[in-house]
Amino acid sequence: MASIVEAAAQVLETEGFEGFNTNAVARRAGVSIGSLYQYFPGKDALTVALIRRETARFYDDALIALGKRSGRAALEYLIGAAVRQQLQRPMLARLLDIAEGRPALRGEVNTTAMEELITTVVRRAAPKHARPETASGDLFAIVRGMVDAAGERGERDLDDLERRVRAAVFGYLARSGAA
Amino acid sequence: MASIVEAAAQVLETEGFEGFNTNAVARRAGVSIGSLYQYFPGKDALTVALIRRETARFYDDALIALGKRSGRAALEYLIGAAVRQQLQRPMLARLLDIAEGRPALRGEVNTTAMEELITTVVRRAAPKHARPETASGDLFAIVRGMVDAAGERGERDLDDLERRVRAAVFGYLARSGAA
Amino acid sequence: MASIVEAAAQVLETEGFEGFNTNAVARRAGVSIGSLYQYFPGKDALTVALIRRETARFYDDALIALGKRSGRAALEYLIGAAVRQQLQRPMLARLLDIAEGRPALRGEVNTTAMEELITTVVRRAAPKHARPETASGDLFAIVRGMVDAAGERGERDLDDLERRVRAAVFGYLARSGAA
Amino acid sequence: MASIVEAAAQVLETEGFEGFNTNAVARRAGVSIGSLYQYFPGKDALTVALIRRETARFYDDALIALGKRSGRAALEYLIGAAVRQQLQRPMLARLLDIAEGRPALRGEVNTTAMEELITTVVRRAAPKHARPETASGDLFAIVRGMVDAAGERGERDLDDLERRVRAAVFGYLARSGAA
DNA sequence: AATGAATGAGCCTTCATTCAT
DNA sequence: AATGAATGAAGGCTCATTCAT
Repeated sequence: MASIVEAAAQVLETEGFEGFNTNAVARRAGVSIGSLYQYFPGKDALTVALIRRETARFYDDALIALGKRSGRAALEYLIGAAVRQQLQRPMLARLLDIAEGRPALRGEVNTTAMEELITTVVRRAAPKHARPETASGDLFAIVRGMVDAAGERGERDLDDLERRVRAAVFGYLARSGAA
Repeated sequence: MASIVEAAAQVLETEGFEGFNTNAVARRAGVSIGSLYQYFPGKDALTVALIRRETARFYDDALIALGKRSGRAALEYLIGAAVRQQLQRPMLARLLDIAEGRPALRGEVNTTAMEELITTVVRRAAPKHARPETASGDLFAIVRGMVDAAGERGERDLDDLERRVRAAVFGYLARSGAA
Repeated sequence: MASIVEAAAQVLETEGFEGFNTNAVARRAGVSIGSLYQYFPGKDALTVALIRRETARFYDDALIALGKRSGRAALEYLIGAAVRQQLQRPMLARLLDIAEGRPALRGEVNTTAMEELITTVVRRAAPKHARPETASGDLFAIVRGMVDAAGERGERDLDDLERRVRAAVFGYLARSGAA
Repeated sequence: MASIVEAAAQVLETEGFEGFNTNAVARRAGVSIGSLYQYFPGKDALTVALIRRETARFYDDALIALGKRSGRAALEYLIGAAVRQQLQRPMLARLLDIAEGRPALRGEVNTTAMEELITTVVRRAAPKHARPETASGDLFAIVRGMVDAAGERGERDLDDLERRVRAAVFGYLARSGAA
């Protein structure tokens, strides 16, 4: 199961959506196409599993962030985690961001828990913000947008990117929704 | 030609990438598949034409922005244009942003003119910024990310969104690359 | 008309059957596809016209051969003509030989006059041959086979090839159908 | 696999190049189009397989010919084999001879082994011939030309045809390249 | 007569999915 | 449970031919 999901990740990463087909994934995983369908009822299910796997990693990091003493530290930790993760396998991350938006998958990938978690962090980092839910959505979009673009450009300097993302995030928080 | 491109836009908008095939586009345009191929050598060419059409509209706006007296006004105008345009046909805009990233099309869609234009605006709005090219790339990614996400969520309040985008943009500029 | 046929010859020669389509021929001829269809009711008619044009050239040579004093000289002249002509535009000749065999064209290209003429020459060159019709068919096949193969190989030495073809022709005549 | 190739042979035989398409072959073979593509990566590969199947049969005969005591007997055996085989399915043989010449397939069908084998036989049958390679090429063309033409004409008398081919072959050898 | 945009049947090929073994 | 051959709907594209101008 896990090896199939990882195979899916690798195929997506190396071949893009063009080459992302069930037969290729099965081959890469070293299992038969029949076995793949034993574990996943269809291609979309496989994609969802992959998305969930990546999301889970970030979710864990977000939980750690919650443990930070200050709100600011929590948000900074979260940004660092996002940057690091997204840039670790930039192609994969970007492609999954796209896949996540497909209407067929929208219902399958539950983002609410994630969003609430981020909202919590935002709330703690900017307690006086008038619309923390909106802000958390915006911040998520900002980070994702910046990091995907950086990945596309082939940037490798994590620290620099992280600094810029922080500038955007805290700049946004400072200027939006001032109580 | 133009009607085929518009048909392509509509198909992409309503059916997504799944249903975006040349036969569907031809049908929607009310022409035969043969005619479509008389004007566009292939599916990708059609996609590129659509991307260029949308890009051109924004490019025109960017030129207007350059005419603004203050740098800040220019940047604000640009943000407004981006928000308005992207939210006019949100699904289409989002899908084209994705399509633009496809390796096969990367070479076809010349983004450099666009980028330079934005960089010019950024330079004027933040003359003391240490890395205007990087900043313009980041800002483009921020705006695109925020607006795409808003479109996905179904937001309709342009003014509110524009305010938030401004917060992010100017917040980023204020905190990054301070001379 | 003639220019369209020549255009057909050139397209066939340079692009092969793959690229031999009516639009390409019209383009090469510098006329519209509509005009092409004004002169030729269809693609096959165009092909037939081309075959006939090439056959006619050889037919003229065959008539000259008939004027030769000795039968042997007549046959030798004919061989020379065949070799020369076939090797002048080898690709075209080979392709036309193939096209000629297509069932759809078999009825359109009247070979009987040609065959009778050759039979006459053979009869004069080998008066004692028991089956001149069969012989002329065989000889035609031999010459065509040898010259097409030579063309395919890229042979350019006309004299050498002609010598070898003579050897085959006269060798065949000497050993077959001895009265 | 073999049944698909045989289906290809039959389609080619009965419908000619016109009707020789992968769907027709699959239908005739009683398999789905998908299965056909599981065994052959493309239409050309199927054609090549068919050519190779037919070539192999002749190659086997050529090996037998090599075992003959006298050179003359070997050559005669080879001629007989060629005549018999080519006239067994004349249409198929002719069409494959044509297909073999298609530029796209030239590289795929290795003829050198075959040619060397024939050259060996020729060398043994006419040890004093000055240019055995040229001669074997010519003889191959002669035989193919004669037998294809006979097939086209609908000849069925194998013995007669074989006699005439022998006349051409040995006549050619006697008169060309005398040491 | 000439033009060439328009047509659409039909071809090659892919790939998600099934099912007998 | 695993296998992988088989399936066939569907999509990209070509090109002979037509017909309004």
